[in-house]
Amino acid sequence: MAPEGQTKKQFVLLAETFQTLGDPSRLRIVWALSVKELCVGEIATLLAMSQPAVSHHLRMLRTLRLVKVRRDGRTTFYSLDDEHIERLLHEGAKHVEDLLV
Amino acid sequence: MAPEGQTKKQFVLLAETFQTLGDPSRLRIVWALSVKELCVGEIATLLAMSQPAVSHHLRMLRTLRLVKVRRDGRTTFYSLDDEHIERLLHEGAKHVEDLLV
DNA sequence: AACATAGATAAGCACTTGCTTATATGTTTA
DNA sequence: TAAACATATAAGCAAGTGCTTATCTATGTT
Repeated sequence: MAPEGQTKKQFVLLAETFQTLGDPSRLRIVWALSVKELCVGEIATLLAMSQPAVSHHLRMLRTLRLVKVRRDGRTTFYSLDDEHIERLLHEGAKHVEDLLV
Repeated sequence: MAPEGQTKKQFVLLAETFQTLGDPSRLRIVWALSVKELCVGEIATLLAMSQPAVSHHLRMLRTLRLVKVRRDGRTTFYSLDDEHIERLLHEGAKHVEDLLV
């Protein structure tokens, strides 16, 4: 877990993970999913984004396993993949809180 | 701290924070600084990057207060700004570890 | 089977980003 | 004060990114 212990592959994945969370649209999606599971259409409506844009972002989030999928008929539900993601958000939020004090 | 409690400004800052950590070069710099305080030249040598590139990235890291500065004569030392940054890295690293299992 | 619905993918464009080269600022030493 | 050293900044370019419009796939309904 120490920096020295990171393999190159882990390192690249970590950068990609942060990069993926670093886009405002994707962060809003992840935020929304941290509240509850949502389907594509709900996300698009809720965040006032086009459906293709949402799908596009969800694909990236899926690729890095930040979100997971559950299919029910022709509806596809998304939720956060694991508890690390939520902790990552909150750890980041704490840092940002400090910035504004 | 819940998503609903985030102001717009906090939200934007959070996205910028992740985005800043999402660049491989900057992540390498932050990684290195999580081991120990380093000056600009040391970082450039250690990571085989040009001095202007390192300065450029450090400026961004400074802007988001991910790193802090200490000047000693004509040498400028950088280190992680607070303990949140280190936790953010480690939380991310844990997620990535899970990806590779 | 034909149609409707939910979502995924593709192509193309406007915009952003990170790097390099060149130069400027600021601090120490001769 | 002039020269040397450490770092910061600026301009410009190549590459990457996110959005839109258009289309495709898959599941469900009649």
